[in-house]
Amino acid sequence: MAEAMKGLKRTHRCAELSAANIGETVTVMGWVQKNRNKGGIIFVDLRDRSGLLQIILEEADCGSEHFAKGEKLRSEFVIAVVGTVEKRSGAVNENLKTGDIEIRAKELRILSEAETPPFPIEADSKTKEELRLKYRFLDLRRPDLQSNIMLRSKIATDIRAFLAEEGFLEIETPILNKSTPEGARDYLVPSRVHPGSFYALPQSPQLFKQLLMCSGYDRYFQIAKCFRDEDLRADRQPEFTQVDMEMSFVDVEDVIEVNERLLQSVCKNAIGLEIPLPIPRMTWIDAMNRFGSDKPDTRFGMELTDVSEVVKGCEFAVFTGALENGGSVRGINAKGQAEMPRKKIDALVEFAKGYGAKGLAYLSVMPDGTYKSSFAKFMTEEQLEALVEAMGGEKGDLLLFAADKTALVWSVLGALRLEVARQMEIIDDNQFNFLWVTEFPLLEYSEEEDRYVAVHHPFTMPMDEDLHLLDTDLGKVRAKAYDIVLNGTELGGGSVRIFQSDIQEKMFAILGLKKEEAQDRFGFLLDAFKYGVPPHAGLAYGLDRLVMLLVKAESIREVIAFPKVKDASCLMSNAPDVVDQKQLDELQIAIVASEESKND
RNA sequence: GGCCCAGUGGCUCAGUUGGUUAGAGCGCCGCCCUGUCACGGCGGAGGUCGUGGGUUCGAGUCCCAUCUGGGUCGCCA
Repeated sequence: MAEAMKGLKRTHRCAELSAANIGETVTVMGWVQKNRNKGGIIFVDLRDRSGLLQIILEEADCGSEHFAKGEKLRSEFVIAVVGTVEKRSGAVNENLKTGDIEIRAKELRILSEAETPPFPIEADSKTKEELRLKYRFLDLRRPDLQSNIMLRSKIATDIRAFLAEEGFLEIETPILNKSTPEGARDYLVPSRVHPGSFYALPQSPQLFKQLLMCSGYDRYFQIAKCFRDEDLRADRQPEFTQVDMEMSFVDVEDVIEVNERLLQSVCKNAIGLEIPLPIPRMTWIDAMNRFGSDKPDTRFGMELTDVSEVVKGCEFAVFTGALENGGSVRGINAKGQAEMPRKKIDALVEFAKGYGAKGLAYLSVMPDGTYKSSFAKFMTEEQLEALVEAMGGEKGDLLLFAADKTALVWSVLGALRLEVARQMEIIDDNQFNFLWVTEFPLLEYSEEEDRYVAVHHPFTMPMDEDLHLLDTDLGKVRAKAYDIVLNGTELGGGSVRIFQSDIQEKMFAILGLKKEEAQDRFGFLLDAFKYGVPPHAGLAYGLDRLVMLLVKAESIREVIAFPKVKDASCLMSNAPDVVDQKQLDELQIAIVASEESKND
């Protein structure tokens, strides 16, 4: 039978007590981690979010009634204990923060009994994620998850404090918006009052924060929930949290400057990490050429080398074919991996194919100086020598090459570089390498849409020196856009925004957006720009990713209290779910089976 | 939508070339125990081997399909 708390008030969390409290009478409440009944003496490990505390029950101290309750205690019972803090007369438990003290119970109340949980409530869970997520409320009791969630709260608090100090205003923007044509799929919300019309949940507060600049708020931030109806990944959830900000009367440098100090301050407070400023920068084109990625992991080398010139005259059709089609041949050097077994090399070839490569050429510089290669027979000795030299190949190295359209070569080698480094175990996970990637392309050509699409978004300002290219060479226009990268993960990104209507109109035209359409979708923003708009720029971080990386979690789910699984459903609540016909009728929505599901 | 990995008592796993009654550790239940803290001792319960087909004298094991979870490519302005 559950007892009432009546008359009791918790005085401390478990691990807030220490030897300094010896002699005090305290009241602690929490969950039973473990009950060790020795017969005439009972030890109870009591747990709350602060940690563990040992309770000792002896009939002489608490009387037969309370002692009898102590004998009934099972894991996860919720109890209240009144007792005195004592120095342990037994051995000190070095593994416990409170290992030198214990509470000698005078009174014990069982506030709630508990069934045996379906998996152990302990750190370093080995339990399948499926089960953990179904019982997320239990999973969240585990100390490592609690520590992640608490650190996340601390980081959010620190961000607010820092930005407030810097003169930023926290302003909320609507969750119910209208759908935007470009970008990710929207989550739609039907309107009851406007049958057939839909709100869209925000993919980001982009337009609203720009409006706030038009309205003179100068410096805005928000810890904003954002929604994207796209497939999930280890670092991607359909709803996620952005630290979103925007500033007026600034250019790239100003945004970077304040954000470097923000990151420095947050990381220092969160995990004691010192980030030396300034944070290194790299242009997008350098990042692609050197690392094959716009979010390079700079904790190790193995950079890409363009060997197009070196292999130009050779007989290897894969190389020359790629060059003739306007592509390139590039390679990476896996130091000391020359004797990688054929099986593992084949696995790397398969890995590369997963990224669209047709194959992977390799050349081992054997310890005796001879070459073992998949393409040696197509090259002269001199050509091979020149290639190895260009790659910085030494005895014992394994050289891996991809030849194709350059964008594909980048992506294949960028991924391969990471994979090989993981296999070689050369990535130091105690290192935190922040990096700004700047000068992103403004546009990229979409085969699927048969037009140019915005790399960032349609409000991104081209670089001043590239403005003239808007009329001549769209693929070459660079943007005032920047990403902040940590250890190969994109933490956030932003840009300077277009605030001149002529450039904005040109941009819409380039994106194939008719004037009426642009007016219909973004009219309120364009209107706002007519009435006096300050130059402005901003940035948004993925808060989930930042916390994930700082706690070295493998997945974003480890820092989100109630995450969703791969198909965007929630294993605990079973969302999404069907709704009553009555609700559908009210919204004038009918569910029509697709041809596909009819055929089932 | 494609590819890859996993699914065996409550949890984590083992299970040989297909061959008796599918095992272990932890947990759970009962009894005992006054200094335990990975407590200990004695005893006990608990399994449609994800699901459905198929091959076979015989399937946890082989084949096909399917479900669930994870990773990833596409996708993510």
